[in-house]
Parts: sequence; C-alpha cells; structure tokens
Amino acid sequence: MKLNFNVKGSMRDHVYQTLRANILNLELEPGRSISENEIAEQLEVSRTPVREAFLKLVQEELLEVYPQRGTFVSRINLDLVEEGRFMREHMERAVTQLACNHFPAEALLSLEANVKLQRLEAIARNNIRLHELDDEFHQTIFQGCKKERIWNSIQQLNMDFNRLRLLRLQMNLDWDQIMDHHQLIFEAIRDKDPVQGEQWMKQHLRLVVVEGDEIKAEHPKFFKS
Amino acid sequence: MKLNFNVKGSMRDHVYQTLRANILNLELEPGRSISENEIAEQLEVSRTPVREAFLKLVQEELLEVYPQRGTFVSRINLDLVEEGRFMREHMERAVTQLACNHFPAEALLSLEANVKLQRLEAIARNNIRLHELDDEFHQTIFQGCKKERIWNSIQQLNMDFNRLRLLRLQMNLDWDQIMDHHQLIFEAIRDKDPVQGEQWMKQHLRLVVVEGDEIKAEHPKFFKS
DNA sequence: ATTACCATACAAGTATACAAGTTTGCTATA
DNA sequence: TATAGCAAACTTGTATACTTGTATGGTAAT
Repeated sequence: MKLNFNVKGSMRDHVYQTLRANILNLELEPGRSISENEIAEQLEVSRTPVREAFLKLVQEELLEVYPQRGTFVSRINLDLVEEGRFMREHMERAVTQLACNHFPAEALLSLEANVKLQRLEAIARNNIRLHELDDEFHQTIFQGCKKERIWNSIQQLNMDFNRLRLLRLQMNLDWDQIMDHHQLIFEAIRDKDPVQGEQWMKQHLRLVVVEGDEIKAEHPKFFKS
Repeated sequence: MKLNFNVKGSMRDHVYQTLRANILNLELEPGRSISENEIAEQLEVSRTPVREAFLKLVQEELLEVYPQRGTFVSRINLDLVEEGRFMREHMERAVTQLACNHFPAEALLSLEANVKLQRLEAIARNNIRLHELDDEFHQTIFQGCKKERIWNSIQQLNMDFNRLRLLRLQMNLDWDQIMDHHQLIFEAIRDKDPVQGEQWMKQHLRLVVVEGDEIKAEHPKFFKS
C-alpha cells in the first residue's frame, strides 16, 4: 500500500481509488481486517473521507462492515463470478446486435484505432496494456449504443472475477485469437452484419472462462462459504 | 416529507430510506434543490448520517452533488429509461430460459403462491399491492436462478422508469393480461419448457412500455437535456 | 445606467471529539 | 488449575466545529 499526493480531486475519491486498486490487486487480501483509523493514518487524512470511501466500497461489495466490530475485505464469491459471466455474455451479445444495426461513425473509428493499438502492444508483450485495451474495446461498443450504465453494471459484477483471475500464476491468454475476434467483431459492426457479430462475440466470450473451483482449492481462505 | 422515529437501524439508513421513498414518490421533485442542513433539521439528526445517505443516493443517480454549490434531485433521463428496458428485456428472457431448465421447488412454490395472491388482490382492486406482487414474481425467478444481483442492477436502472410511470395520471394496466402471463410463465417453468417460457416473458415485457416523450412534453422541467 | 469590487451568506469537504457496542485478556475467586 | 467477571482497548456510529470554494447583493467609481 503506497500513499499518494493529496493534490487533485477530493480526499474521499483519492482514498477510494487507492483502496479499490489495492483490493483488486489482492495486496489487501480477501478476509483481511482493515480499520478506518489504520487507513486514515497511512494515507494521512482524517477518518471522515476514509469512512466515506469505505461506504462506497461496501456498496460494491468489496468491503463488509460490522458495526462496532470491524471492517473486512470481502471474500471472493464464486456465485457472483458466474452471475457476472452470465450477465456479460447475454448483454454483450444483445448490444453487439444493436451495434450491427446502428453505430456512430465516431465510435467506429475508436474501435478501429483500438484494434490497431492492440496489435502494437501485442508485439511489445505489454499484457497490462492489452487488458486495458480489451476492456476499452468492449466499453466502446456499449458507449456507441448508449448503454454505458449496463457496461458499468457488468464491471461491478465482474470485480470478483478480476480478483479470481489474479490468483492464477499465469492466465495463458491467446492474445492472437482475442485480437482476431476483435477484428471480426469490428468488421461485423462496420458491415452491419448482426448475425455474424453476435456469433463472434459469443465465441469471443467463451475464451475468458476461469475454473474457479481449482483456484478455490488452492486458496480456500480467500473464498466465501 | 414526513419524519419518522429514530428507533431501529442506523440513522444513516433511516435517512436514506426516507429520502429515497420521497424521491421515487416525486414528493421531492426532479430538479429541486436539497441541502444537507435542511434534511438534518427536518429529520432531527446531525449532518453526518444525512451526508452518508446523500452519498448513497448519488451513486444511484437520484441526487447530484456539485461541491460548494448545492445538491439537487436528479432529473429524469429518458436514455436511462430505455437502457433499463433493454437490459430488463434481455436478462429476463435469459433467466427465464435458465429457470425452465433448473428451478428449486421452494422458489416454484413461491411463484405459485404469488400468482394466486395476485388474483385475490386484483378482485380487491389493490393496485399498489399488485405492483409489489408483480415485482416479487420477477424477483423470485431471478432468486431461483441465483441471479439476484442482476435483478438488483435492473431495479437500479429502472428507477427513472418508475418515476416516469408516476407522472401518468393513470397507467391503464391490463392486470388480467398481466396475470395470465404470469400464470403461463409459471407453467413453463414448472413444465420445463424454455421455448414457451421465453416467448411468454417476451410478450409480457412488451406490456410495460411507456411513451416517455409525451410525458416529457407535459412536464419538461422534470427531464434531463 | 453600467461595471468593478468587496462583504456576506451558504454550500459541501474535512478534522476532531464523543458515544456506544464488542472483543480481549487479565484478575480474582472457587 | 479452571472459570466467572470485569476493565481496558479496540471497533464503528454520530455530532459538531472548522476550512474552502461559490453565489449573491450592495456600494462606489466610471
């Protein structure tokens, strides 16, 4: 846990961003106890902004507060992971069909640029950046269809999936295949072909399934129930 | 705005529930300004729990805070209404198919009881209770498929739809048709018929479309953009 | 009459003090 | 030694004072 400067934005947001990142990093392990005072000292702010950041994290189910007892980083919930996967699959397919009917030219350009950037970053083996670009690709599709809150809901449901993914020593992702899919999805949107678009998106999403039970067996303390 | 007792639960939650209900009632009109001090006085608590309730309402997009300027009840966003409708349609259809494959006996009993209760309340013309039962019917399907957070996401996206609905003097809902649909959906789940189930759910959801533009023309001040 | 400036009021953001409940561990007693 | 009970050291919940930024209205100079 590193402290940042209190330069820009509100302290509340700074604390929130810091904690959220550290929880999703697993630097703050699932199940670990964490107190308002502890964080306030470490980040050199008062309890109030820390408390308000905690509240936001509670709503996202990244923290669990038990009044007068303590606050804990939530454990990973495999049911939630499946729920997120389910929602993502269905909504991405539906939105892709929408995109293949109407899609703003501006957003289409973003998609194209994104795909090209991915090829570059793939050569540089920059996996972190590739993950970001992957997210942006899908987000752009939702934005183009004016469905960004649905994307946000998906992201929130997928937080446990992201933590789960980090527990694998290496996600042997086949970026070549992923990028091919992105290319094909982009072309389907460009060429207004809803049937192909949905098919490729369906294929694409099948790449990101993670076997949670194995990982749970390795790290039982990090999991719920 | 009526004040309640500070008997049970936290003050924060009490304030939150009160404000949320009054916003969704339209007793607190979209666009109206509202301050922490004002609410703290009315509800006879300090600013802290009010402030924390505000934060939660901001996250649900029912309030908008402009630092050092003021806080306002958010205006109704028709894009959001459409986004909620879209998500609801697709997720309800997907979950209904799930339910038609596996569904816990316990949840199935709940559905059956719910359908029967609806018939009773329809005779009593108790529309408020009918709306509650309608929500519970759909919620039960999601619960039975272990997809309750998806239901919660839908509910959150549909808050603007609910406010919109209240602006109609009378929603001429055909409860007989609605209840018939519920019966048919229940039977499809019971008889494990995914095709019929999804079809009826699709039909069913087409009943609750609201023409937002007309209402916006009548009450322009309540709407965004 | 218009404009520039300043005083004031009021908004949310933050810090700190206090209240109330829980856990923990020591102590006194059997 | 074992156990009941109490006290101290935590926790989060709430109240209040202070800080900082913004809007507003009045006043004086042009």
